Amino acid sequence: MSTTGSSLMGEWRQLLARHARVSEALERELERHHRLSVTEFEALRHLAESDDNGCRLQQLVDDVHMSQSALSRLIGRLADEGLVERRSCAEDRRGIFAVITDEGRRRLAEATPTHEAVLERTLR
Amino acid sequence: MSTTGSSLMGEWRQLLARHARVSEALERELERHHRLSVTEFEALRHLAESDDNGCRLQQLVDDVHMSQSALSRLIGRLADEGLVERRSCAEDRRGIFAVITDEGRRRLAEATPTHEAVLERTLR
DNA sequence: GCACTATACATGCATGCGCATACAATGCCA
DNA sequence: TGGCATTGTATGCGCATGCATGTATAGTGC
Repeated sequence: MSTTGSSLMGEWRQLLARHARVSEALERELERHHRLSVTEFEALRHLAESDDNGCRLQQLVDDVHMSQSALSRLIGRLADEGLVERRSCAEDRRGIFAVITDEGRRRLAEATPTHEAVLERTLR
Repeated sequence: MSTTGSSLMGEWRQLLARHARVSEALERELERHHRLSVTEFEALRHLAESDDNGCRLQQLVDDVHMSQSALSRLIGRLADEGLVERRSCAEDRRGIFAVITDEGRRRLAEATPTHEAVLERTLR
């Protein structure tokens, strides 16, 4: 009785429920097995997909759904763990490239099957 | 190029993007115009829909997507603002009923058009 | 070259969250 | 009835977040 189905409200509730179900499971499993949060995983994946020069933080903000400050600290944490390197940009010295390291690729590769398994299990 | 579309991964990314788009807009507008967070609005709405005896916190946890501790504090904030009353339960004195107040119904009624307008604008 | 504005990232601060735990009330079983 | 696990809620704590702001660099008009 809580899902009207056709109304906007019902659709939004379904989206909320689905998002909560999947992201809670992802958070739990990724944290338990790989010590990664969902946002950390997402950032690593985007970095792995970008070319080898890495990615301007500016650009990552658009991909990962997160404030600029949150992203800055996220990259900081990943850098502290050695999963990412910060490289300052020669052409525009305000800019910072985040580049995934080999260790970062390794951790991402380890975590990806877990991620997929959770999606398989919870998304439908 | 970031949305594969058919894969689980693509579907999950779409869900993330949609959720972020809607909830960021909701958060902003509800906060700006009615000083309510999205979770506060959701809780009020659930309480308004439940019968007049209110709702056990325990039960609300299942409806709102939130930990028990977060809900306890959320109800605390709403109670501080006079939008909700805590009533202890006679049959089981561990239990707490949260009951929406008239003021709570008023605030909810004020905020609902904003909520609907944002859904209309961002959900599709 | 000099002021002024805009952009990119970092950081202080307040807040909400989840986890673990504390506490109170209940149920159960000997 | 007495002990013990269970359930419902509150709270201490650490952490990630967003907002506002700070700092450095870039661009632009004069």
